Amino acid sequence: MKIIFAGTPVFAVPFFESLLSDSDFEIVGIITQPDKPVGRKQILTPSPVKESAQNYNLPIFQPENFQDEKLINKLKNLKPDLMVVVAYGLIIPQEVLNIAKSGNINVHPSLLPKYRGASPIQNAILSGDQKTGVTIMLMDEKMDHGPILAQEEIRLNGDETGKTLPDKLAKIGAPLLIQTIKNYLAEKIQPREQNHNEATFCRLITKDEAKIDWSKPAEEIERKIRAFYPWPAAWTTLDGKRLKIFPPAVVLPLPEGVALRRAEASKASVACCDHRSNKRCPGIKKIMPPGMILEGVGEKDKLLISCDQSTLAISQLQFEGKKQMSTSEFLRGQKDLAGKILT
RNA sequence: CGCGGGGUAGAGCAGUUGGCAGCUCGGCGGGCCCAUAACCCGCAGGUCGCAGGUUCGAGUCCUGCCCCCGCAA
Repeated sequence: MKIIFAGTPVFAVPFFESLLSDSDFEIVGIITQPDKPVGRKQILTPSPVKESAQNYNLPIFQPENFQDEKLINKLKNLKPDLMVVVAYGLIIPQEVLNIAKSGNINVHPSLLPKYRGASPIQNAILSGDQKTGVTIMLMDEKMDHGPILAQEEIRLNGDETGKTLPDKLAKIGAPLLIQTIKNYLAEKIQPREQNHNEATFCRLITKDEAKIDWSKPAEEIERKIRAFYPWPAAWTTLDGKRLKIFPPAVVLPLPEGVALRRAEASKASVACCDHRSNKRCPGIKKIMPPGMILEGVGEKDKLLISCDQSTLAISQLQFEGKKQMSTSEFLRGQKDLAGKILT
């Protein structure tokens, strides 16, 4: 069974390596995105799939597009039986999909028809879904639209991040892919058309949408912090400088006697509680705008930020120009944070 | 040479017109207390990123280099 594997990011690597290590399959070619400039120095960096594939001396193709006749002929000459596509990231035209005799199989990290498109994993977290999963499907001319061969669910605990969830999904997805291919080729599986009426779509993540709106409920912000970790990372600004917020963050109720004002308050006062001497403070009415830093309330070593009807306790962050650090470290070097507003 | 911030005690930071290297936390020792992460007293801990220059004198000014980080991609 000759296979062409198309994939790009870390998520695709376990699928590639599982296929490679199964003696029923022979990978005859890799298609992955071109090396991209990365980091401050814009160093050309190969995709994770390419990096893995280089260890096995396989032919690697990194086309900018598929307009190239020579490329298509080369792929044809590999005489693949099957093409497997996992998070390749570019649209593959029908002409290329016609090359493999037994068709093209795609792995998509969501329970299709939900979350077709570019950021299914992040969107499952953002929406606070109870479950998500992986789908193995046949490819057709539309994106994530083809008939389903197999699907496996996983339950979400509410602590998954944009880093851990792909790992989990790849871990169950890779064996599922292998088994599904075998069953499909043995004609043990009947492809099942998706219910297209229930389809939802998601776009590529941008840095803009990772910005935190503190007037939103803390639950929503907490999900954002997890979904966008490690990239692009949920962020806000403090004194005009960028502040990235990392998980874990914890939703806490508003301190007693504290009310939230939605509009920006000019004279917001801070709830008082001298926790150093463990004195309880009386339930004084305080009014604060969203995004205000509360100090001396509740959790030690955490930054409490007022959100809509609740607060968010932040424990890991990174200030512009600084390294990532815990809130307790951050607090040591920052003076008079209480009362400042994150925007 | 894309733009910008930074490197000072174990950690996070301050350090003014160049003039005894500091703060908070942590560590160690002691005290208070029914008790404590709270409070009090004390101690240790520094090649101020590296190299050179200016100066009576450089963490601070000048030159070169190394490293970390934000933006951008």
